[in-house]
Amino acid sequence: MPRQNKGRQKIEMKRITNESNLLVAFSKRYAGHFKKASELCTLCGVEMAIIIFSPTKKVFSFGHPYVQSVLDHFLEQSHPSRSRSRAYQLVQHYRNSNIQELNMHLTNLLGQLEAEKKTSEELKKIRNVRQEDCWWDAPLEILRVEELEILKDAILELKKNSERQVERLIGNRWLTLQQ
Amino acid sequence: MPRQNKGRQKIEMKRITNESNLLVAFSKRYAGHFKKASELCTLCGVEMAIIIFSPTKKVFSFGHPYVQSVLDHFLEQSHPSRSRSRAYQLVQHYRNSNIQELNMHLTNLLGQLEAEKKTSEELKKIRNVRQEDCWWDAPLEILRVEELEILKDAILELKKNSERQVERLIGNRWLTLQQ
DNA sequence: AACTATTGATAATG
DNA sequence: TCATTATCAATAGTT
Repeated sequence: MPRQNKGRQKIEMKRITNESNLLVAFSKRYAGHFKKASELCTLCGVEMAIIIFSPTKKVFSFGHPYVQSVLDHFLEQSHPSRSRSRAYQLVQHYRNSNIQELNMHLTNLLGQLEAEKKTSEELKKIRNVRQEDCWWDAPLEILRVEELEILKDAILELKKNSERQVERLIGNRWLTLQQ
Repeated sequence: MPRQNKGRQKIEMKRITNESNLLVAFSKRYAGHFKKASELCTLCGVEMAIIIFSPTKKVFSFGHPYVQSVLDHFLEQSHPSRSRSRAYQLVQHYRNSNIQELNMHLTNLLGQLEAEKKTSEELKKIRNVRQEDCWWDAPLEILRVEELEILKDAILELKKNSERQVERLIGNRWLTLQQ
């Protein structure tokens, strides 16, 4: 039986440059996304809403039971009394900005991850590191400033340490924090 | 290769009756859903927002670039009069939802790196060095502005670092927040 | 939480 | 855009 085509291939997780391909990918993926949403609602009985502005700026929305009801519910979750405090608003806005900025960086990191995965695949050969022995697995519920500074130092140390082993296989390292 | 279990089986598309199974299914599926959303945004550069009320009535949201901006945009078209009166509420709510969004990105990163988690043998050394430092066990409630600034810097370091590592074929290192 | 057998989603192709 | 299919990715059931 001759192979008729290459079938699905892995794609790099970055914006699709070819506009035509982008449109096709969007078309397929948003459909799949809404299907998944529908399944999630059916299986788990949750309320949810999705709003997407397509590459051509058309609006696609999904809601269970209704988009508007979910948005209403969502908006009611807020705390209007707090909004009266100007200071509170400013603090929230500032915090929000930082989170957003952070989030952008993290989105970038997510995109880079795909490319870097290849690099680390060879590392899989190294085995038998018990999770319990890994301090970086320890869940962190909350961070203090000083703790974050220590964390930063730890990261820099990791970096420094790893740079000595350019030619070697080195493991991944990451820290798990908890909100 | 002996068959160890039945693996994934097709399930009927109706509400899951067993509450425990439902919670597990929700947990898996909403995570997958947000990951897909993240991919859709990255690949196609679209704006989108997702709001889900979990079976336990906890709200999960995703937004690109921001939940707030997408909802504003959407509400502006569907209900122009509502948009302005609700904008301030959204700002308040977004603080919480965006942290979840951030967590989602990071959880995605964690998930994709999970397979490589046990390969970081080199870190044993670092662990030994820092074994006695248990600052990460201390519980905390929420990230403050200054803490986020420091965290952001740490992540930028990570990003910079990882870019170098790609060139040098070293490993990945990520900072992961978990809720 | 982790693992795998399967189902399900989708990139490449026609 | 629609159809096909080889592959990749998500996840149900299990441990």
